[in-house]
Amino acid sequence: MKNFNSARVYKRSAGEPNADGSYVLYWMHSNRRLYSNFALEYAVAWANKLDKPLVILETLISDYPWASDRFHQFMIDGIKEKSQDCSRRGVSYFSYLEPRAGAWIGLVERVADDACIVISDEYPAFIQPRFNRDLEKAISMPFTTVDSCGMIPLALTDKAPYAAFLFRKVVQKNFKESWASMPAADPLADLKVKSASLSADIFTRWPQLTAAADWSDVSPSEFDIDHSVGSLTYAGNRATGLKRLDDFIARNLPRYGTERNDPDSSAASGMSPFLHFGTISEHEIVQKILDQQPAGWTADALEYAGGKSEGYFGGHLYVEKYLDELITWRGVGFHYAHHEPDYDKFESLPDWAQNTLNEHTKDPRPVLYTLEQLESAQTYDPIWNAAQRELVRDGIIHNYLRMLWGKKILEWSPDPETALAYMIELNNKYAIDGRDPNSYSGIFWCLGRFDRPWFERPIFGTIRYMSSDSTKKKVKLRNYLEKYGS
DNA sequence: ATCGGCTCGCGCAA
DNA sequence: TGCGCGAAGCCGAT
Repeated sequence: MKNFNSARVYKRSAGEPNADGSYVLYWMHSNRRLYSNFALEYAVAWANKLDKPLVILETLISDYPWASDRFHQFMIDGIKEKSQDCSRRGVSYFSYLEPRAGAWIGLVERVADDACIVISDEYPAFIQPRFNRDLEKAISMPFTTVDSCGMIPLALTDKAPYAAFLFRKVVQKNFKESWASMPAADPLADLKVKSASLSADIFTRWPQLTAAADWSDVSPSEFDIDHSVGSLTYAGNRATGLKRLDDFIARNLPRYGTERNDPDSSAASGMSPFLHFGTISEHEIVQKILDQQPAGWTADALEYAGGKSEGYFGGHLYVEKYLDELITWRGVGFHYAHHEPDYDKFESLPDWAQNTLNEHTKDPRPVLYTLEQLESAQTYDPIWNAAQRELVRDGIIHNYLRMLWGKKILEWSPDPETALAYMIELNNKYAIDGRDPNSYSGIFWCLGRFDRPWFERPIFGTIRYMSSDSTKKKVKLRNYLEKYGS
């Protein structure tokens, strides 16, 4: 991995790999995929260089915040698929589904003890930064995390972007090189030594540790997690995600430029759940989307467009619109969280937004709802209730309505910090793509992040206002309301 | 249907 | 130091 992608590598401890180790360890905790994964590719390269086998260890703990059947099932689906894939290919993949809180403590450190070098996922949000910091402190051998989050390596910005249009300039200045430096589609194809075993004492101490060939089905009901948030109707694996991507491209991508904001049009890609768990990489999606450009299109012709959101990618407008969402808007959230540890705190909002919200905290609020009323979709507003029901039932809110959803919570809460707490709680509890840098972008945009001031009004101050009446006039909602109405 | 005003601050040109 | 400009808006005037 050289030049452009060297910015993806975070050497967390100095020193040479331990030549006496039995294997190279890749601990998979964020980008849960075996394909188009820079961290796995880096681990394979080390294994080959040291002439050692590779051990892949994927963990699913039982007490992460908002743990529920919904998220557990999605990750279990992926682990099952990877077990079968690795079993077929003879790759040494081990999964550990923690049976109860705390049972996993010491596992990764113990597996790392027998390794030459340890590699894991660089990821800027939720519990993963702590995972990496804790392991870094606990082990003495070389530990490296690799950023496979998106097209633009996190290290290519030097601070949290203030606005998307500023990050878009970074995208346009770096896309060509990123496009020329794509990850290997199938890094395991290059692995020389596949078969590795773990010391027997590890299986004795952590009996749930499972080699790929020994996989047997597991139900979320076996874990001490929230069973009130139900599993989704589709599987959280690559087969499902890739099928969904192909269907999106074949049926909806051409309408994406014009109809993406209409809930009735279902022109959205539906990729965010698979992006969130790393099941499918941003790179793979970019590749398939650019395959749709007109014959003769080439990245060689791309030129910096001053950060303008149209006119950079050329070809189809709908390709450009979709890639702006995927690369610029997804990326700005990742880069923001990477540079701003308080990405989930009210105090991270720009000064103008905090000031204007604070100036209006004493404004009369004609309608107030409790978290319980919001959660059970008991407001006077049928559009908002429908969005909330979509969130609870299907684990997602349509990309336009989720903004209205957040704006109304601000309007109906006693103060902006409570509104923020309600949004985070509801989104992270129910959204399959929640607890993600990009999901925090959506929530905080409702409070001014990446946005600019607008006409001043009660409660909102100069935060951009949105209303259900305008939404009704602007987008097509009839079928959506029918589907998610009470 | 379209348009201007509302309002702020970053980054860059000068 | 000045200036252009920006995710999805709103409202009222024309």
